[in-house]
Amino acid sequence: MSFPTEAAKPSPQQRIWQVVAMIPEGKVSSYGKVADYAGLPRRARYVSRALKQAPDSLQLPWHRVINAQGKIAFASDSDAFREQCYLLRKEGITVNHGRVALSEFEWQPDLATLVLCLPF
DNA sequence: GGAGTGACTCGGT
DNA sequence: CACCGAGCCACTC
Repeated sequence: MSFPTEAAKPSPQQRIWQVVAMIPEGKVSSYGKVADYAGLPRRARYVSRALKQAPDSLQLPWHRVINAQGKIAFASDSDAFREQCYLLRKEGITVNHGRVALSEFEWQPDLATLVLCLPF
């Protein structure tokens, strides 16, 4: 078949998923940054929504997305919090008191990567 | 169409 | 570092 012409432009939600999917193992990003990369400035809350709604089948590295302060967004006594902690540490990311050192682990994509990988 | 709600962010105290 | 308040924006009643 040829190129899927009907797959014109991905929805904002799909763009968010795409950005999250390209966060490399061992790195993290914030809701706000993901929104920016997806071409949706000031939509950090929309990113959280998109992640919550993302089907498991996509196997998104949702745990690599934390808030702008480097902290895990879930309540520290929740199962989700523990799960995210576990997944991050498994990738070699240091998590202390629910917090990750962004200076050390924040994903810093180069412009070329974004331009080449994000069709918009 | 107004009010409430978030896996948010930023600046001030 | 913690707590607050205001701003933000999509979504649901």
